[in-house]
Amino acid sequence: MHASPPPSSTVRQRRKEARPQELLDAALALFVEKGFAATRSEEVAIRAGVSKGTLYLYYPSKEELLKAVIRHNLSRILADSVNIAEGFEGPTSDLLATLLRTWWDQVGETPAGGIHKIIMAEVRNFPEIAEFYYHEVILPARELISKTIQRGVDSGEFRAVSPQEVTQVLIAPLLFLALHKHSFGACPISMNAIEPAQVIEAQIDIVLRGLLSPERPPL
Amino acid sequence: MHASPPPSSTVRQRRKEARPQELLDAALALFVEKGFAATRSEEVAIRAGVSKGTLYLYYPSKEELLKAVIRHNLSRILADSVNIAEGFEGPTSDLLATLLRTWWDQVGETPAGGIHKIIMAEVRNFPEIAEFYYHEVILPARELISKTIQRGVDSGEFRAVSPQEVTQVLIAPLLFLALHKHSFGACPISMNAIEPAQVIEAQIDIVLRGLLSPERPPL
Amino acid sequence: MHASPPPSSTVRQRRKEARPQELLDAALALFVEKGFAATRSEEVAIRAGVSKGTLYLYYPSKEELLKAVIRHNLSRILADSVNIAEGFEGPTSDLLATLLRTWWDQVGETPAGGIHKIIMAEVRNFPEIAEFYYHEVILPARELISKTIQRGVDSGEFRAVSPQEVTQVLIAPLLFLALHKHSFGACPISMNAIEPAQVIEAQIDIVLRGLLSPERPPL
Amino acid sequence: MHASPPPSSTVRQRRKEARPQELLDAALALFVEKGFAATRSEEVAIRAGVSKGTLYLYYPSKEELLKAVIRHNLSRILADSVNIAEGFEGPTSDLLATLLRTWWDQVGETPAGGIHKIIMAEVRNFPEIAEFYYHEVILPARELISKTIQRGVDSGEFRAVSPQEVTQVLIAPLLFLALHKHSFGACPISMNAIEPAQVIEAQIDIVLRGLLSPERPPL
DNA sequence: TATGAATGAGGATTCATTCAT
DNA sequence: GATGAATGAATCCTCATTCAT
Repeated sequence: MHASPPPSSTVRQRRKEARPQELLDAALALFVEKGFAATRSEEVAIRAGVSKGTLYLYYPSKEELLKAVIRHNLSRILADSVNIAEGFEGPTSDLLATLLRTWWDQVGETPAGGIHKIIMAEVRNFPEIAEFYYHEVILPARELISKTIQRGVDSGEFRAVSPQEVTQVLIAPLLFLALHKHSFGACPISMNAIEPAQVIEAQIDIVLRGLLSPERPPL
Repeated sequence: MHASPPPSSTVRQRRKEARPQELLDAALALFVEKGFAATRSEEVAIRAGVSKGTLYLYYPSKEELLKAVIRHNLSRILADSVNIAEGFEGPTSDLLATLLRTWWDQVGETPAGGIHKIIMAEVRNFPEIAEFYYHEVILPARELISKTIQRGVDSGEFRAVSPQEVTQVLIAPLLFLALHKHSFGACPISMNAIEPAQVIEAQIDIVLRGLLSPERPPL
Repeated sequence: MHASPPPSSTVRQRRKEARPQELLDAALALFVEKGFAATRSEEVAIRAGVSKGTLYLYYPSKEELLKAVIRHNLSRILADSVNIAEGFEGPTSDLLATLLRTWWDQVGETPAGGIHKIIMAEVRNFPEIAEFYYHEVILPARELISKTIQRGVDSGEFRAVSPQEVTQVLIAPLLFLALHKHSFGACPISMNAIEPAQVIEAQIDIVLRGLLSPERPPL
Repeated sequence: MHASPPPSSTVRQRRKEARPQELLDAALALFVEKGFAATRSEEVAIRAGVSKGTLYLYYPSKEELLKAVIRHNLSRILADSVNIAEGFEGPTSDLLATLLRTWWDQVGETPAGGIHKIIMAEVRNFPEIAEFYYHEVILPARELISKTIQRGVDSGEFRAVSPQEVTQVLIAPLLFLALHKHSFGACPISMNAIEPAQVIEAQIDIVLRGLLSPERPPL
């Protein structure tokens, strides 16, 4: 009612700048948890600590919000992987093992890991997503892994396998773990959960072993 | 198989008996394609060739329809696998290879393969589904594979790996292929698609090789 | 499957002839219990022991069924009353008392007593009902009671009251009892129910006493 | 009545505060006119000058709206009556006459008089309503009248009648008038309508006369 | 006649989006 | 910018009515 002190723009300012991030995080969490169609936009707003109206100040529709969530989280997905690969020296098996472990730590374990669930569920409803996910993520990721495998083959460390298919064999269990974590893994009824770290180690152990050239001594 | 008694059933009758199956098939297809929440019940009806009202003659709500779809498709999912495993004689690697190939042919390639996409997307909204899917499908499937791996370990054919984790490594790529087939795989924008059969063969080749005891001669 | 004996038309016949009555009874009971709009026509059919389709063989719509129910039960409503009044000799108070008691026994206590609840609830939705109820029931009933009161006034037994208003005073509690019986009276939670017989006797006692000429000795 | 503080509330605000009342009034009118089941929720909204959606902002379902209507109108129903009775000095017949006339003016003549029609029509569908209406209205009302009659009996003004039954005889015509007003009374086809005021006076005249002790001089 | 499967208009309710404050 | 009251299109589901058998 009486004049309030000039709003110490800092707090408000800081919040304002953080808004998009907060909204994106809230949306990610809810879309992963309940699915895009089943998440109400007000829920997103509430979770981000703002009102319904404010959400629409930043994103013009729920659909645009979805795309922003995906676009925003896509960048994190490959994150360090490329860097790691570039400078790496040493056996290719070590590189692959590092890549897998890193991905799980940097992505699988973080909320961004849920993005795959959203995409898997919604690509068919939003074909444009397919396009940029394919170019921004699938292709670079496959290329990274394929090249790495090729490197192993070239150096004689691996058998002469087909990099394309092996790439799938290598990636699938990780993505699957991420999907599981956000579906069954998040269900209240604990069901002797998968222990991701152990599965990843088993995966590394077995697949890399399966790739090695027979004339080489086992790891 | 042999001549059945002259169908006393009228056309109307026959339709009535076929309805649940028709509705279930339509629902499966749409739920897989668009997701549960994003599918309108009328769409299901139309796709099954009936009217909105008829759908509700057979299933009291969209939610019950979803459960029926899952329940109905559950049976197919393990189907032959258990039989195959029981009578099998020969190297465990052959058995595992057969199981994987059979699963893909019997489930992955059929509409039932889409069930996994639905479940992954909806378990968190329908905890009861999580429960019975876990008990009816996940657990039996894991057990089947785990036991088979153990058999290989016991016979000395495989290294002394931990069956639980290896089971994941073995199953994940197949389920992932099924998920892919119904998400990216179904997108119009062809993106040098994964060739499931080849991935499966690569998976068999690499993982089984990675399981073999070192002292044994390679396959 | 084998030829059945020629349908002993009697049973079927009897049922067929009883149908309209059975349907009307079922409808009356349900309309009274749940209201017209809230009663499904299939419920009526089931309660009458026939199928939905059969109901429509007898009444072309739910609305017509309602009107038939009302029309059918209207006739019973005055029933014997007129006869009683015509031949009656003796004090007017006795005649009025008899009329009230008879109405309650013949109508109030029977399912037809519920008709008032239906009519009260539905006249405004079906104005035509108002018309024939007014002519078939209200008017004759009022006339019967009014004339009887007038008779008492004429004979010097009653004070010089206005028959119109006293008619209301006389009738209202009976109709109200009937309404109560089918609303609160039918609720599971027994709430120290009104005892109709006693209320009627109190009504007779008090109102007739209130009507008597002061110079006459009390009853 | 005197100047209220300058309303800091905006138009929007004021509307918001008025909404529940407006909705309740609209609902009361329509439920009384057409019945609960036959009233569409959109009609209520339109009558209150808002859209369908707005109704649901204030009441979560049509059923809850009904309950709110009843609950809200309950308070008015006994209103002054108890106060009148408490302070009253003078003959019991005067008190009873005042109570009846007041009830008609305060309730019977107002929209709240329609509540009885709704309840009569719907109690069997909403047993909870029966319960709280019974405890909040019926019981207190009966008690008030019964005690008053007892007072007359105790003072020797009335004969030794049973208060319970006489209460019914006293109340029924008033409630019946209220019911009539909202059913037949509201029908376009004028049918030499009941004149409530006159019926009430006749009722007072006759019933009170019927209650008086014979040894007392008539009114 | 009698049945009950099928229909689809109608009604309750939800929720993305707008907009006055 | 921020809010949250208001809107109404969209969707689930019901049920009066029809009609092939």
